[in-house]
Amino acid sequence: MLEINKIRENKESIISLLKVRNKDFSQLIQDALSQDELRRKSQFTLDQELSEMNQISKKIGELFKEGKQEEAIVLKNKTVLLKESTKKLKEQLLSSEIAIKEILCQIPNVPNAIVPAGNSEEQNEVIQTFGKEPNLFDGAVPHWELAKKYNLIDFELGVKITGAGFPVYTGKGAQLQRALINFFLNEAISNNYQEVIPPLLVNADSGYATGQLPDKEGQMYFMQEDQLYLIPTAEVPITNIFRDVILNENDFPVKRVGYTPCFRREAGSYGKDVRGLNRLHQFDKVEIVQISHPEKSYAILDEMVAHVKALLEKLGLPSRVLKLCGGDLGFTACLTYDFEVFSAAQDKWLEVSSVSNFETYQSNRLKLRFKSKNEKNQLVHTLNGSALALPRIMAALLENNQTEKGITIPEVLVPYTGFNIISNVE
RNA sequence: AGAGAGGUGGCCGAGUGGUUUAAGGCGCACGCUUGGAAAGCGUGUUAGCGCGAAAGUGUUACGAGGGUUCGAAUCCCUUCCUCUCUACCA
Repeated sequence: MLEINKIRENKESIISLLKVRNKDFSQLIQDALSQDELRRKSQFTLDQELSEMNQISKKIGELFKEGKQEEAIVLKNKTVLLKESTKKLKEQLLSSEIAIKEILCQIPNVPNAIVPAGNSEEQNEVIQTFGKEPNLFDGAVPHWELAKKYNLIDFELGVKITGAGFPVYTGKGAQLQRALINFFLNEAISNNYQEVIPPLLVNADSGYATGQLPDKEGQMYFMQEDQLYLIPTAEVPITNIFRDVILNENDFPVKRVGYTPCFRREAGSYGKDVRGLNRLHQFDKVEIVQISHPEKSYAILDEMVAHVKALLEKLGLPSRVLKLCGGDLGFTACLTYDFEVFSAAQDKWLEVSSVSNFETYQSNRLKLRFKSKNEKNQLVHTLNGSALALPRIMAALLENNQTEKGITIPEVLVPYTGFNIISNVE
């Protein structure tokens, strides 16, 4: 959520930066500002009247003590009108506060000035490409066929147990999956991230604080009975560790990493892109989260991008980095870099990571601040990124590393898997 | 899940309707004292919002939300959480 004070101070530049999202938010912003004016007026009058009330009450107490009942009663009568008036003012104050919040929830984060214009993913800007595309032998097949051939993933079994989008990993498929998770966690730990294992269900407060609610309500699985949401990403519970927290300046940088399964309803996304591991309802992901001093957040974003890049390089996957354009930028982000790996057998790019700076958009809701030495407490910047999402990495690994003899395991993973090839020979 | 006891500042802890302007203690910061330190003494030490150029000042918050009252940490209702015992279980 944007800060109303900042909107008041930088109205014009906020409106113009938001234009890159291909939508005009000037009306909403104007509405928020008028509500804000109303709010401040109400509060000013209310505070004055409450102050008067407090004084009268104090006096009544004193009069009773001195036994001056009659004078006290006169004063009591005087409060009747005041009381009515404060009640109305309180309602007005509350309703403008609610109105402001409602409006602010509809306004996405202000894109960074370097976010390119564009209204679809085609206009995302490729900023670097690395890794070598493999030369596959004749007869190379997509990962869903490999999964079947080598008994790595059983999609039909998942359908029986749960439904589409809930695959069962078996044998070496399961072992490879676990190896990847451990590899990603260890790489993060060696970059000074602290590991956490958070809850997989969160309450509505947490959903609101990181911005999944109300924006993506329909995308999360919801448990009616206990009013809990299954997490769509570890970002939610990990970032919410810091809800209502005031950090000290020397706590920075805060770096957390967590592996969790992620659950997404993916309502409305059916068709060609959902084949195999490309889009699932349940998938594994290792997520990195940083909480940063406002002045350092863009340097930290670069650091996180470098971290993700190194993972893909170590796995030897042909990849590229995109800077998302305004039309593809998430609701809560200022700047996002996506990583895609090239899936040779499908001949397409698959998104495996998204690294974003949210500046104060989340911390405003989280009420996550830090004590700075001489100034007033101020909001921190939050950032997060996938490092990495498993299914498409698995897909790309299987497809790109297939040989006539079997699927070779990247060297860095061998200590984790305990085998260096998946073949049918055994 | 059933019964009971609780939830007060950074921490401990007093407070059952009116100087609570939240006692007292611990911790922390600064100052005095000292050759230096400790002790001692003094001062300060929550957050949000509003008004103000600033100094400052008003208001709100005692788990959360409602209610009673001129006035609520204190009384009433709802709800969340913690602890103890019982039950169940991994």
